[in-house]
Amino acid sequence: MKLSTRTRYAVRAIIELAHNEGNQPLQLRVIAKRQDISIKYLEQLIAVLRSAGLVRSIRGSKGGYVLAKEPSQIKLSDVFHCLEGNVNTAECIENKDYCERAAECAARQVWAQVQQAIEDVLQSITLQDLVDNTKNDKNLNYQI
Amino acid sequence: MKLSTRTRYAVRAIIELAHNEGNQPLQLRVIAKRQDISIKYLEQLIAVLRSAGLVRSIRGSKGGYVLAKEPSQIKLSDVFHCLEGNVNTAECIENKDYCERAAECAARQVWAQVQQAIEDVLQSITLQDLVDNTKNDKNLNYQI
DNA sequence: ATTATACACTACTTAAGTAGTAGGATTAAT
DNA sequence: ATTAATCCTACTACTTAAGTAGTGTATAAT
Repeated sequence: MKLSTRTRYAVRAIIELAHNEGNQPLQLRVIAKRQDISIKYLEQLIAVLRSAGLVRSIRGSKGGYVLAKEPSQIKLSDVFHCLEGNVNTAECIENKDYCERAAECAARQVWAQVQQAIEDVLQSITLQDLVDNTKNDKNLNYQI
Repeated sequence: MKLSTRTRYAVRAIIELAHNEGNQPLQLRVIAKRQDISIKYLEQLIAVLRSAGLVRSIRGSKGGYVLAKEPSQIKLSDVFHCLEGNVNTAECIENKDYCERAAECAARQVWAQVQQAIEDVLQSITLQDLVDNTKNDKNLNYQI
């Protein structure tokens, strides 16, 4: 029941972009250093965010990345979905034919509930929320 | 964010035992057949449940397994914990020193919330609940 | 005694997924 | 032209999951 490193890295990266909102594009080099993630790996992850329309790239010198929408319009579930696909605790939740016992399966109902609980949390949080939290908590000393 | 097959199998197995409550011990052979799990693999999983004190074994002919407590006293979180350890979405939740940014990390707060949501669901469901659900839904035609 | 069951341990295999690396092409500011 | 960035594709190493298989020992019902 672990979140993949992919997802965690990507979330940390997009949070950096949220913090940078309104400024010049932020380079991967900077994010990679701050978050201690290899640039090359980050490249791959951010490419996913890009094709999902969550971030926008500016190429060339002084280029980098910015959010494609306002932080308040990006939910964590969006980030999660483009990296891991749907939250899917078990095969039989999406595909009822996966198991012939699906209809009367007590276990399946549990997986569905767990899945929904995760979705609910992720949908309830926007990047703006996270930016606000950090500002309140630490008075902006986040970006050391 | 998938549940492991281990956990799902074990839950399905212990649900079988819950349904069998009050009757003679249920053999692995029977559970394996009903749930389409290899006996050998099931042996390994149920051994974990046994050493966690969730099920009790009766050896010898006509032996098998029964629940060690009443179905209403066994929460799904118990089953989950003995198979996967604590629900732990990210390393930094249990071990704050894992990352020096932990204190001010916005991402970490998210993982913690997700984790709590999962725990809440699993703690809220007992085996008795599942037995009741199935009985109501399908009028006991579960055990084909 | 025979049979059916749990119990214990070890070793092996196979497949899939995760995490990361590498090299080069493209684009834009200077 | 040079530099700093993204972009794209392929490759590799490692780990974990999910079994399978075997060989037995212990226990209890018949």
